[in-house]
Amino acid sequence: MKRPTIKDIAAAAGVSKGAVSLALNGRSGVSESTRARVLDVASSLGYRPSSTARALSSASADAVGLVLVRPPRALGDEAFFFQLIAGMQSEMSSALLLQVVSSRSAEIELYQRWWAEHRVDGVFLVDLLVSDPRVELMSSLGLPAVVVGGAGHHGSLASVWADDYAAMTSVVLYLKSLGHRRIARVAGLSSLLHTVRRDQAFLASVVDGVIVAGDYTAEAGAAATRALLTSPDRPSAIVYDNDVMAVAGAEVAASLGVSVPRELSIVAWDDSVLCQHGRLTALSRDTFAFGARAARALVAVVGGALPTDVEDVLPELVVRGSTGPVS
Amino acid sequence: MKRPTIKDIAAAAGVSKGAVSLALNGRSGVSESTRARVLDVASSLGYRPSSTARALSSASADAVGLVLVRPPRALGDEAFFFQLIAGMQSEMSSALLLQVVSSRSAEIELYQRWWAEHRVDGVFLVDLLVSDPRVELMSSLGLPAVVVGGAGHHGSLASVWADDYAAMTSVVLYLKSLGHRRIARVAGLSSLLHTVRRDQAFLASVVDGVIVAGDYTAEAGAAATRALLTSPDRPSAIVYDNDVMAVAGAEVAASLGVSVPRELSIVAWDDSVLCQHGRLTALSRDTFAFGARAARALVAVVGGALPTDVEDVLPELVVRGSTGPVS
DNA sequence: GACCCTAGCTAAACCGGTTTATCTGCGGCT
DNA sequence: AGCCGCAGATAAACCGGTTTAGCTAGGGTC
Repeated sequence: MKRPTIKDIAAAAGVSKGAVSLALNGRSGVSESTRARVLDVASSLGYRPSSTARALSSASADAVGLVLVRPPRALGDEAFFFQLIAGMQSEMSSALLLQVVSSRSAEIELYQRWWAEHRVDGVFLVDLLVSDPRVELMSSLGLPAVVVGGAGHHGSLASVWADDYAAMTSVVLYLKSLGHRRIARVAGLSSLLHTVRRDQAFLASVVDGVIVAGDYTAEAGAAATRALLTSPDRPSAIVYDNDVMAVAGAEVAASLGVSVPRELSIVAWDDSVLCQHGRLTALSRDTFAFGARAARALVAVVGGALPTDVEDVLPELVVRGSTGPVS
Repeated sequence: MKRPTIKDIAAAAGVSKGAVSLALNGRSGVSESTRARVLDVASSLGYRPSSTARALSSASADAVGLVLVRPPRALGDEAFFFQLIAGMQSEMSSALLLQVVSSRSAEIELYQRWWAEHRVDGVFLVDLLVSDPRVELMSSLGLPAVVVGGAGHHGSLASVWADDYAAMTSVVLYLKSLGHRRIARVAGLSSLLHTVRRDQAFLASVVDGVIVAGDYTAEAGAAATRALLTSPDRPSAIVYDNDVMAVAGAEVAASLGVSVPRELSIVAWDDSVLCQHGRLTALSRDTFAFGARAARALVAVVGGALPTDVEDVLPELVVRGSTGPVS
């Protein structure tokens, strides 16, 4: 029942523990004949190295970490992260250590702990803040990390990102080409870096714009929409920072008797089944592939490669029934 | 930068490593005064035990495992699992080791490995098969495990489940009370235990029923619906095994000119935002709470408690616009 | 033939904990 | 005084690997 250890192999092959370690890891110091014999014995015994023991003596932990800061209950609605995780997994042979915490400080504490204990070889950093302390932390710890979704370059870390600025610009240009002047944006959390980027791009390209803060929930989307549609100079188009808020907004419009897309055009950021069934025009990106790309980047830096910045393909605008020419 | 180890504490407190270990773990063998001094030094040094080292000497690994067998790409659409994981996390202080694999054999291999390496203290078992080899495996390994969502009792394992049989019966009775006689069921994977249970309950309570196999994808839902609606004796109601298939079915009905709910009633199993916006009557359960309950059960058996079977609250039928009296 | 190098291997230390066996005083009992 | 028992602590072994220092034998060089 017990798994064979390196000691068992050493005994069976008639060599020392050290020699077995060298042989198994393809390092020099043992003859080819000995190596072959050791490998033979190891496979016939069904040997699997213990990553726990290995991690203890400062080698690979065979796992990477991801910490999500979020009220746990809110997590389930964010299909984005699940897609992302699924994509990550597709490119990793190691396991993912996942933990959901409720505060930023707990997150930092956890990263430090995982690193101190060699529980992970590297980590993903998501939800990048405008001036994020984690970037500095990773550098000082020397913990390999990949910034996921934070546009631009971050200290000495690798980064995988989509160009939110260009994407937002393209959305606004599209709406302008339909004749829209007064355009509103229902934004996400203002503490997040990509929110700021989208804000900047929005303000830079729009003629007559207004930004309302939101927090990705249906309630926020509904409230913002209600406020916008009942205001004296109501916009002819609204761009939402995620699918949930957009769908909620569409419902509010319907309940107020505002016809979409005749009186109001709606664009959602992340595409999803929700947008598909709601026939909402959405900015679609392949989150699964994005996660896979992030995983590849992390595997690379864990392997000692120099950190690089990878720009993901530009999100693509999928036009459905929720956008049209201004009436 | 390096975390203090037990050795550092021993030196600072002027005692031996062993004494520190005893003191920190609240075990007898040290005097109260020494214990107090050790705890004092430990906290002032910001000591955190290394779970890696601890796991090596056959104690807690401070993590539990979950393996999902699935084509990675399909994972992102299953909000169910993300809700479940979120719920689990809410009740666990330890981390979750998550890995997605593509075959049952890889899953079993992984469970064995994790156990052999002390990487996890226990595991969740989801997607229980009709006769599942994992149940036997866990018993023989002595690996604490909780069966999640597999109705009934399983060997020596703890189990957390919802009564699918009763739930299906209630759905059928509801439809019958509306006058429906010929009712169809678009089922999930027939290899899964809960699919069989639902099949049984469906057949036992229905007057004139038909079951079509599906696999939870929109495509399968659409195809099954198309077949049913174009058949000579088409049903007046369809019960789908998940939300994705139900929504796809509703679209097919619309495209065929079949009016919902006048000519066709639709019920979805798991409720979701998708059902809410599609105004589909759905069998709603609190997946988050379900995950939390599963986590509590696992924490208990890991802690040495006797495995128990916990029955979750019965899913509740949320009636929306997709069901009505037979015309 | 003396000397040096190096390939190939072993023994031992180490990672950071837990656990067991052993040692040291001290108090109580006869 | 002599003996036992026990609390309190320590040293050392152990978990399963990696890594380093050290040993040995064989070949090449002068």
